[in-house]
Amino acid sequence: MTTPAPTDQAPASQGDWLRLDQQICFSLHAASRAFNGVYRVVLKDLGITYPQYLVMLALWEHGDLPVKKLGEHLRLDSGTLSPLLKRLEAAGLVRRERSARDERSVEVRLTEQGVALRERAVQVPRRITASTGFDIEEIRELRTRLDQLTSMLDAAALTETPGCE
Amino acid sequence: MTTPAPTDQAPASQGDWLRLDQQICFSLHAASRAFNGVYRVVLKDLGITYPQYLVMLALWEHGDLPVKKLGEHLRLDSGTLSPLLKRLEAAGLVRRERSARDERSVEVRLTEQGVALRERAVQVPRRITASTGFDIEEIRELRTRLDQLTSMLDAAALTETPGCE
DNA sequence: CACAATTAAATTGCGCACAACTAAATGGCG
DNA sequence: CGCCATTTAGTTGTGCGCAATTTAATTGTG
Repeated sequence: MTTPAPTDQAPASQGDWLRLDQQICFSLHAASRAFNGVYRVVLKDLGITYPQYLVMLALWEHGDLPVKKLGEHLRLDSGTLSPLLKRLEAAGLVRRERSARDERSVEVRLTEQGVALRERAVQVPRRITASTGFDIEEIRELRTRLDQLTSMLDAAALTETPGCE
Repeated sequence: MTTPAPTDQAPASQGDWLRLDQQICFSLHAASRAFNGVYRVVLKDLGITYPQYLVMLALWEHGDLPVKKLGEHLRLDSGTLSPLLKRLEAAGLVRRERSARDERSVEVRLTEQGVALRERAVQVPRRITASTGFDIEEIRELRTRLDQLTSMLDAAALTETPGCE
């Protein structure tokens, strides 16, 4: 009775909506995990995880950064970064040092090993890109779409926050 | 063409590659988390998480399912599903029953409460869709792209498995 | 100067994802 | 029939993501 049974090109019953929705949210969820899986394989050589790789990319690009700035680049908070950075430190790739100027702040610095790892990481993008089967242009387009989606969703999360309606 | 460097303008140094890579993988990572964040807000009313919502969608659409089938629909293994289903059971939304026919299998069944929750869930897709700011067609296109990406990555993960290169 | 508000990290707690392993039931094959 | 490989769930351990809280340093204000 409440069961869907779409009448031809019917005006989307409630059941249809739930099915459509599953496809949308599920697709992104699955894609993200699939991507993660390929990175896991490729990064195994380097001995780091995918989120750790993102941190290293940020450091290679911008140089030493305080945890705060790192979090802004990656959209991650200290709850996620603190333990992750400890693991990178244990692996000998970074050091964490309290800033002398502002004792609240912790500077994340690449060690020599961390800098050296970059040489072995340069092969990663090509392997990943090859895995997608997409060409540069397709990837660029998808990225643009996703960034657009992210900024929309971030904005929506603010207005949707409980108590703000 | 081992190196698909766009020689026409930017020579794409190794640094450029890493920067590009950061943008690509980061975009997907960020989009996935942003999506998750909006779902977290919207699903708070229903008292379930995003992955739990995916399980409920599968059950609403296909009816009772063994854990195995559920995992195939969602691409999740028992390591993820077992504790998740326990929480759904504790919330009174599903029951888990050993199949009489095959004692290895566990049937996941919707409770009355689980069925009833569907009525309150039908509003979710519209709220999510509104949050994206995309129209139906844009979403469909993005979904297609993501599904394509996922199947490519899944295939690649198999051939990239350690020991296969 | 004293004191409240703000800021930066870290910590705690919960849930998800996944690899690796265990336990139990089933099916096949000699 | 008896034994072994396979199948299905569950368990364990590690790491990520995030909300909420805590601690310490800094800033702002009277």
